[in-house]
Amino acid sequence: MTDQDSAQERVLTAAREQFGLDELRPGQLTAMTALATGRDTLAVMPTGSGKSAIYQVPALLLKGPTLVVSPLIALQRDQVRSLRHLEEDAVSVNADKSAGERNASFQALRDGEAEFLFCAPEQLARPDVLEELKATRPSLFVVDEAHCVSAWGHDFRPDYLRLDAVIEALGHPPVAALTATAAPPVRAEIVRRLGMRDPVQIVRGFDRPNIGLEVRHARGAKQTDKQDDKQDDKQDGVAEAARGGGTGIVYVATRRETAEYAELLSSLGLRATGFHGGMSRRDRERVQKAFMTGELDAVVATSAFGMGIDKPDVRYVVHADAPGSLDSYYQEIGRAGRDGAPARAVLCYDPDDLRLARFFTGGVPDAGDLARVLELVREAGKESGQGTDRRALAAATGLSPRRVTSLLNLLQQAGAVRLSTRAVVPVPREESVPEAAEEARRLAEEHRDVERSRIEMMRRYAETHDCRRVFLLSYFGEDMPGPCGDCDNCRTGRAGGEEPETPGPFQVHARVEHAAWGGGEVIRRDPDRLTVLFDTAGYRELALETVLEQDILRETPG
DNA sequence: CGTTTTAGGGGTAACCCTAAAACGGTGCCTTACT
Repeated sequence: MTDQDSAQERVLTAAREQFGLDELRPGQLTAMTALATGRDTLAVMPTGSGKSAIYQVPALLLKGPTLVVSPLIALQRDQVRSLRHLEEDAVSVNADKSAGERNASFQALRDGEAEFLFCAPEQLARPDVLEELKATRPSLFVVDEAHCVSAWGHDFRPDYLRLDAVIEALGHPPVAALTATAAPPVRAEIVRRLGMRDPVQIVRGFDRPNIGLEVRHARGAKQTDKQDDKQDDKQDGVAEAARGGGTGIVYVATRRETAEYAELLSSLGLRATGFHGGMSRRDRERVQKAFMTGELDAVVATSAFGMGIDKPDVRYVVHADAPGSLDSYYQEIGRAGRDGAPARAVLCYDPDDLRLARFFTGGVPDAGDLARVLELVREAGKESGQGTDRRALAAATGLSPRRVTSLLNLLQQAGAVRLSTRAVVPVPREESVPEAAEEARRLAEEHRDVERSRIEMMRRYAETHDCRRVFLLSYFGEDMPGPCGDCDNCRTGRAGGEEPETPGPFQVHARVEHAAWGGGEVIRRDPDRLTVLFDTAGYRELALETVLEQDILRETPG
């Protein structure tokens, strides 16, 4: 019997005896065994496929507590509760807890009385917390909802980008990164940012065949037009989907719209209410609970609503505004039909809506600001050898803390500074300040272009005449044997049945090399164009004719 | 970047115009005040 086999046996026994899992789903055993034998593991699996068990079973096999990084305190609370229900002791640490509670939690972990600790990445950035955790000698480091690393780390919740330093400081225990949705570039970023070593990657089951995909082209009346009683196609679209019956979620882009559409649905006699991040925690919890218990027919929400929402019988998800990427879109519609019964995903699409998404990607910072920050970091490094921190830099430059954070992230990427959880120290280099600042600015430009390319893919999805499911799955790197026959394009015959495969180079999955954009992979091949996912330049479309006539794209082996 | 809100000018009462400013999403946390 090999080590691998015996590890599998131990995993199966623990799953059965401790968690009552007589059977494991595909992928679960592979992921659990990988972790139990000390391998870093990235698992991309749909909600409801037993993602939590993936780390919980190996956690019991590895000596030492398990650290679970989770983005929301509400999620942490749910997880702690469900583990305690299984009679496993779990604790969580956050800013709302008293010093006494925190000490008791760390004590319990040290003494082996608690196996699991849940916290947000911000806690791990605190030097005192890190010291406490080192003393507990954790044996497993879990990043739940790992797509947050890529989606939130860059500026919104930068401590996600410092987790690699935390993992190192803890002696690099096996790392588990778990998420329900991650396209190939997001997976690559998670692996890179967390400093995962030769990770086992398990990706499965993106297709949700019971969710019917539809796009409704609809102009939204502008605020100023509404008083003139202009026709609002979007309102019709949302109303039509909501009247279809069952519980649903309506996604909108702004807080204001949550109230507007909630009012619209109420006027139709539906029990609907708004939800957004600006509401008090209490109100949010109230809405969430009412939704879960079926006291509401619909919640009209910004993207704040959804993580941790696992209601089986959501019958429709309507988007009154398109989100900024198919990654977000798929995550949001994935909340429909978890019971396996038919559900609808309706996108009310107005190309103008993507402008807001574009704004949210932010601009490219000024090279001067980057240079100023780097200058200060270098000076502080010379004087104290201790470096400086974000707060001091914000005070010295007059820039907002958030701005400073985003500048520092870029400078780090450019190799000019080193960021641990708190301290910022310069990396000794020959390069002048302006040169390094320029490099950082260039990286920001690259990042912005990638974000824009993701918005363009959202546009392409909405505007395609082909099978939407094929389009969506190819975005996530998955193949479908043919059109689904069930999306709006297939039903209306627009998708045109099976496309004969056009012969020639640059077939789907071919590795290619572009003169300006570097290496990439063909993810879609239409009769007239190629869609390529470039390693650093994001999603790009190239006219097939141009590609074949001019020598701008080369197929490479591998 | 585009839309919406606010401020200011004109000329003297109420309002209409224009220009400038503010706003648009996601949640940890901290800290000063009730």
